[in-house]
Amino acid sequence: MVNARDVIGALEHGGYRLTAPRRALASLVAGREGHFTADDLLDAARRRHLGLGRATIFRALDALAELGIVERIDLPSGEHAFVACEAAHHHHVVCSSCGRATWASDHGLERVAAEIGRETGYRIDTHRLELFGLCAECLAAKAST
Amino acid sequence: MVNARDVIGALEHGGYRLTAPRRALASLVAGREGHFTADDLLDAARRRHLGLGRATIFRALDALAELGIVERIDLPSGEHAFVACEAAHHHHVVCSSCGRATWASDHGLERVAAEIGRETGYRIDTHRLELFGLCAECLAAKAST
DNA sequence: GTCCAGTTGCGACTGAGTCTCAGTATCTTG
DNA sequence: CAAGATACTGAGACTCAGTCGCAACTGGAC
Repeated sequence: MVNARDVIGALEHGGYRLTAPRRALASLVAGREGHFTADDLLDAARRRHLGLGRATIFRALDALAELGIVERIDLPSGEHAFVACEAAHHHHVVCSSCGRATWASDHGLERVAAEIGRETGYRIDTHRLELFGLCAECLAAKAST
Repeated sequence: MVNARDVIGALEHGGYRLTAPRRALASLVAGREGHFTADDLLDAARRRHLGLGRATIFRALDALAELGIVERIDLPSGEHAFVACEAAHHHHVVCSSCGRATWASDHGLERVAAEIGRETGYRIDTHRLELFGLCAECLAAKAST
């Protein structure tokens, strides 16, 4: 989770203009616990009568992804979604029940990647690890039924 | 890489009917080194005048994914692609230059996943690791220029 | 206040993937 | 081997995410 001020600050710092639509989007993105699709934001914007166009949302999301405020993830269903996150390298853990996304630090994955590089002869440049499962709350909720 | 006979055998074993379009698709999928999109197959089918419909290809690909003969991967560009592979659990290493895909065994990733589960409180059910880089050949080709 | 590049919203467009439906082919059973 | 049940197929219409082009607008530097 991230707050709107940080998003706006990052945009400003990244050389982007601070426009009304971007401020609006910052507040929509900020505070989201889970992953969201571009369409989720579009709906939310419509519901709040912010008057944001589809293209604007996609463009702003691109900018945020560029800045590392937001990251694209691919759900197991094949959908494209985003999560708001801090810029440092990390991995996403997504709850398949409630959609909440958490991020986790590296835990030796670099070493695994390096080893796979050695095994296959590839020079590994980037990697993506996405984990799916149940978050503690959903786990508890499920256990208590 | 996988051969057509295996693909056909798996379909038969999985309770699918062995139809001409599926045989044709098996031979298209078999022998591919790299990843391919549904559209690649559609093109290839058209070029060989196999007369396969778009829907048929998607359906057959779903069936193959179900059987684990083929696996969906998400390219960094956001495209959806497939790779033919063996069914055992493994990870994909994709060459960002020539598109070739190789698979690598686990190398302790299970442990990393378990540790991340512990850190975040999630019960991790599945994970996806995708690695991108340059394969040995592209690396050599690049070095010799 | 003025100006201009960066930005916006609109609507048309594209391309991947799905759905429907009538016709066809496969496998099973006798 | 014939016949029937039904899984499968191709065509094309459709949907939906994401992009593009463009005229109008606006933030912020001066």
